[in-house]
Amino acid sequence: MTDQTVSFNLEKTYNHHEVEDRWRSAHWEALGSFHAESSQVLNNGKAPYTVLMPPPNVTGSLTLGHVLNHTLQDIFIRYNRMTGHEALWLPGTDHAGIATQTVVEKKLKKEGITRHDLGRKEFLDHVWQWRDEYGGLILKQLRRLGISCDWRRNLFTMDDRASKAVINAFITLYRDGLIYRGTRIINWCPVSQTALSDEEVIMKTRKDQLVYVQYALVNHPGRYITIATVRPETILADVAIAVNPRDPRYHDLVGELAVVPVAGRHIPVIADDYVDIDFGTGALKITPAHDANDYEVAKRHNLQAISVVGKDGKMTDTFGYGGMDRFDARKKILKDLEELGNLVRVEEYEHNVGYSERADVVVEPYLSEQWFVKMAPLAERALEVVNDGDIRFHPPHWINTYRHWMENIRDWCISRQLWWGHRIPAWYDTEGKVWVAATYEEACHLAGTDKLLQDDDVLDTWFSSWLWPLTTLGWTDQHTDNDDLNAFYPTNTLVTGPDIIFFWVARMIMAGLYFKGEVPFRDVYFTSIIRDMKGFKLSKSLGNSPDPIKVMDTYGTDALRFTIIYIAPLGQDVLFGEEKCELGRNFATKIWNASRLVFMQREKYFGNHEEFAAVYQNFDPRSGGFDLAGQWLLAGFYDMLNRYHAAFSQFKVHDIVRILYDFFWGDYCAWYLEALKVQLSGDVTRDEAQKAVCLAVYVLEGILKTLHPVMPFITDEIWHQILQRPSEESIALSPMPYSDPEYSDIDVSGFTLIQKLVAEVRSLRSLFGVPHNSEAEILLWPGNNADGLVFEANLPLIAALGQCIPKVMADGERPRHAAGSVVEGNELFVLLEGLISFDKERARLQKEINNISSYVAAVQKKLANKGFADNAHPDVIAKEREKLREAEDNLSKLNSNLTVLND
RNA sequence: GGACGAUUAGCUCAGUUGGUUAGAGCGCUACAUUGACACUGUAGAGGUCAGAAGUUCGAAUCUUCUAUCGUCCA
Repeated sequence: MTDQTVSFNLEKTYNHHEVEDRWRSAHWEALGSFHAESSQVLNNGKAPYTVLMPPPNVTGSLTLGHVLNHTLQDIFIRYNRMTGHEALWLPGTDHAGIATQTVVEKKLKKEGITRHDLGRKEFLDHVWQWRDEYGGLILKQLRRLGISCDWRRNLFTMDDRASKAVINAFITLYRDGLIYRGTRIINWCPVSQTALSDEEVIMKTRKDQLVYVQYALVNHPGRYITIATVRPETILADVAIAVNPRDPRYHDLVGELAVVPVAGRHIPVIADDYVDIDFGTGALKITPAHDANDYEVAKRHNLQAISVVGKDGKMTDTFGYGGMDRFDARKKILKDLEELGNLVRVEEYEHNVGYSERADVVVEPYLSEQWFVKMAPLAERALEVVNDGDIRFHPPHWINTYRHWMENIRDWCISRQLWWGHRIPAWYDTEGKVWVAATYEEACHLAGTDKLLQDDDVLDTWFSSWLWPLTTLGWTDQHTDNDDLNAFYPTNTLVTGPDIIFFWVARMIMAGLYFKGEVPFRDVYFTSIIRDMKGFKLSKSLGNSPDPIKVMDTYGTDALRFTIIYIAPLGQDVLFGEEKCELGRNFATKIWNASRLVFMQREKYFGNHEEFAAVYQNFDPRSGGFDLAGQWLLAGFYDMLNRYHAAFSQFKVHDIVRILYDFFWGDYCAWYLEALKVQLSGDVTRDEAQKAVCLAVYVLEGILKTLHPVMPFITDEIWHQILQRPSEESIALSPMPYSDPEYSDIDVSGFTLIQKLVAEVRSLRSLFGVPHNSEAEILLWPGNNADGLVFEANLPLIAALGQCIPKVMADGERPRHAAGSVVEGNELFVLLEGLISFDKERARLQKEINNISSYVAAVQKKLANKGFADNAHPDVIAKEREKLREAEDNLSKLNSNLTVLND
């Protein structure tokens, strides 16, 4: 073998390490292959296609969830890039307020330092340092996946541009009266020591004790009123006991005073509709500082709130509980109540309790002054655009969830008592008056004084995320007018998990409409949730979360990408096990090996690359002159392309990989390449052979292109070897193939008949135990002339695929000593003299005859049914008649076989 | 408590508006090793479509109820 021929072919075994390293995004990136330019849209009339990467947390590392999510986005982007769009994928990372601050605080804690030791400025320096050092990990890992972002545009939510947008958005909403400051019961995380939004609270079912406590009545010695509570430690903060005004049990007690146990305070018994008559005793303790509903009740009755639980989740210094953890205090007060004789009884009680999303501790309802966004005015249009289909959800059933949230929306608490984040642009003068402005100087100007103190709090991380479609395109305020925004907004497809539909999707829609007057995206694709093989959610603490980098090392990145899409149906949970990646790896190997075969044939019929290039570049599949298998392949290829593009337009990504897998493995490899071998080993001219090879390469190239969005590495590698393409080129920038409408009604029934015939021959061979290395003699008795001609013309094909010696029968004499069968009205006989057991064939035939007979009976009954004849669609009836005719034909032929056998 | 989704072969899943003798992959069984590929090929076994009732000439598919699981919201 010369060097020339070696380079003409692929290595014997596929090495994903080598191939993926070669095309790794560094190469694609170095060439700027994935850069998108607004001028292409604005000046050259190219259609834009924009995808917004959900910015991963800087603290994050790659999970399978990311793999699925980003592979999907990459598939959409690569597909649209290849279908002629100016495809822009906007990457970035999220500063993740609580998560990042926690990570850095933990690190400092190991050195014995708290953030308060450092002070705000120095602590933030530490965070930035940490971010520069470790924050890039997730992006590095994402690059390993081969995703095709425009990395020049990488944005961090704390970058100047993004920060400017956040501040301006705040000021705008404040001036429009949609941001306000107020004292409310909010969700407080005692670990992170910050307020949380309702969405950051996870409800979990847990068992607690429902404690029944009796309160003495001041004016009725010896009489008590009994309440039930799961939070006895907050008894110390009770300001009233409430009953339902329609509850006859307590009519006479309304207006009386009761004594708070332990605390000794006198509180009124009040009547309020809020109280559920059927719950507990029907009497409810009112603790406005520690329960949102109680707070509302207290407001209605002009009662002051008393607080007994502090920011750290410990009791404040009251009645000897000061400094105790709230859960310890709960145990202690239970004992104290028992000693005082106020404890009536204790029941087991299952209920839902809010936990902090980040710290996973029970959230404390906490009365404090916070900043809020009025959501109702924003929700109105956001709901409309989804209802009207301006934004489409895939799958659509998520609209219900979205609608329900929008219709019951509550104001958004956006202030966080953290240091890491966008500081709230509000200043207070010495009188406590608030001045909202972009800078201290502006605030001074507004206030008319320079004695101003800035609000200590920062904004919820999602307050920057909701502007993401705008900020990534350079938006900083409502007057921004730039080319990127004009070319690429609104973006097209958002791929995200349904778990952040409220956090992010809904709020982006609101922000887009409010600040830009236009929806931020058109389609939202909600991904599946990945679980392990037992159905458990993947989590680090369970240890069931495979490291995607390791999976890529073992099976290959293409294999992981392919597999995860193959097993992830739209909007359903996915059970993932690492070993499932064998599917993708095997597929990649198959592509490699099939390409090797094709290239070997190419080498055989073309002297060198130049000769092949000259012929191939002028190859026109319309020129015709293909054999039966070639025509069938081309028709199948075009049909595949139609289904492929349709699946994309319907967001059925899951179908896409199945369409490709089935066509490539099931049609191209299993049938076409086998037929090609037969054709080329036969009596062909060099011209015919070259034509056949060109067709094989042509369809292979089409498969590589259609597969490229899913498996970018191996497809680029092989694509380069089709025509010695320079490495600066990429399949990623080549045009996607479409079907040829001229080919839509080519008759390929000849080849499908041969397929069925071959399958039947193989089945009979196997059934009668014909050894694989021996060829069986086959007699074919055509049911009609046309089929007979097909058989005559394709005897070598039938011989090779069925491993047999086929002959077309000259007369209509049924052979003896044969196993017979019927294929589309044609009979075939496998001559098995010496091999066949007559009893076996008789039994087989009888079984088959019984099968068909009962089927015939069923169809006859159906056709005879008057209801069916009257109601069924004529097409359906015709179809049934045809099925019956075929079955009856089969039946009579098999019966004849049986008769011959019995002679 | 409410809303949504799921339940089809041992496992994981397809199955477009009701009309197939219900499909695929993995796994299993048997056979095949010099010709692209054992990360393979060929053949085979395996299902009362969760259960019940209903609509219909006809239901995996539509309706109702029940059961189990999951998600979201109270």
